[in-house]
Amino acid sequence: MVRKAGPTNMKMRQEIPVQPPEQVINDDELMSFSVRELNRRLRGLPKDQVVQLKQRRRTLKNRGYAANCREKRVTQKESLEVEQDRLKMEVEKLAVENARQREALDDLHRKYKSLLHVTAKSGPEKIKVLSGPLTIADLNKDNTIPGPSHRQQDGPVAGVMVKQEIVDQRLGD
Amino acid sequence: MVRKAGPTNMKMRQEIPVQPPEQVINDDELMSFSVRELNRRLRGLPKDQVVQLKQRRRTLKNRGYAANCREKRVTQKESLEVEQDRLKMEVEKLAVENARQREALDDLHRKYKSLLHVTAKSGPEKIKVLSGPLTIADLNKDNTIPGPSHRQQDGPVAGVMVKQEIVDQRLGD
DNA sequence: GTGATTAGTTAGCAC
DNA sequence: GTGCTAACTAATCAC
Repeated sequence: MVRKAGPTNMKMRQEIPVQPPEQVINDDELMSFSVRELNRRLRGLPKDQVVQLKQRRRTLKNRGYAANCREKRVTQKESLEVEQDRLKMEVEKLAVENARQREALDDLHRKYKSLLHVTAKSGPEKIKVLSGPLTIADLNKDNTIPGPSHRQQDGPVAGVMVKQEIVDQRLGD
Repeated sequence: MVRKAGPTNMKMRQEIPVQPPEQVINDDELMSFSVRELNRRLRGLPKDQVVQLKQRRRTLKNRGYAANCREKRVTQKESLEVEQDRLKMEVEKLAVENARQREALDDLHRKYKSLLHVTAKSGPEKIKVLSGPLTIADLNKDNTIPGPSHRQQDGPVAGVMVKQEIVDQRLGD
């Protein structure tokens, strides 16, 4: 996986040629052969050399595991960061949308109230004709829209502020 | 920092006592003294032993740096995860708030439309008296609220859906 | 035996 | 010299 060829000029441990070139088996083979295959090749060699080769096999494999482990670590970190960015954009988008809705709501609320004034003067008894059972009294005692507080409860969100002065503004009556 | 005392029974390299107990200077001192202080203690020792001690000092310090580096890595990862959770909650909160506002807007819009019907029948010429210059024609050609599309453009958000059928529902006219 | 992970070591860069 | 980090080695754990 690592240790391939070419002057990598990366910071990397110096490869010390532990084994002379005419070794019975090279590192790639030593690392990749199955145990059965390996034993076949090693048959007849002095015991201590076999032990030494097995240990080298283990070391070579460990080298790969370690590289794998590092790779995994950075990959996971990158995933976290990507997700992070996605979430930040999501929050920003929703906050903007929220502010827009808030404004639209205030706007409509104001218009509704105006209209209600006109209606009240020309004939308030007709209000009950249709679905919304709202009266001037309802609007005056409740200047906000049903639902939870629209104000920030734990500070401004993602740099977007809601224009709240509009809501509190009274019509001239 | 590590290597203190007691059977840690953690997986950890075996501590090989490189230096006999009656060393000229112990590891803690070797590592923590300033260069000047260290040189004072080392005065008069054979050159190669000084070199060797300096190298050991470097190694000991590197051990600390490595631990530091790992610590930093996990800390940063944890920070990322905490921030992740915070953002997820934020998104959820905003999405819920969005849905609520959407509903409130639809609701008010419906009521406004109803009221407008009543007003139109009893005396539409009075509508111009107050700020909102809306007419029945305005409402009929424009069934939505000013602002961007309220529908999800890239899929549902954080498991919260907006009831949209209410918006498209027509009053009986 | 294999694979993963942790702590320690070494090389190499940057200051 | 100091501090940091990538790659490596060895120990240790779980399977």
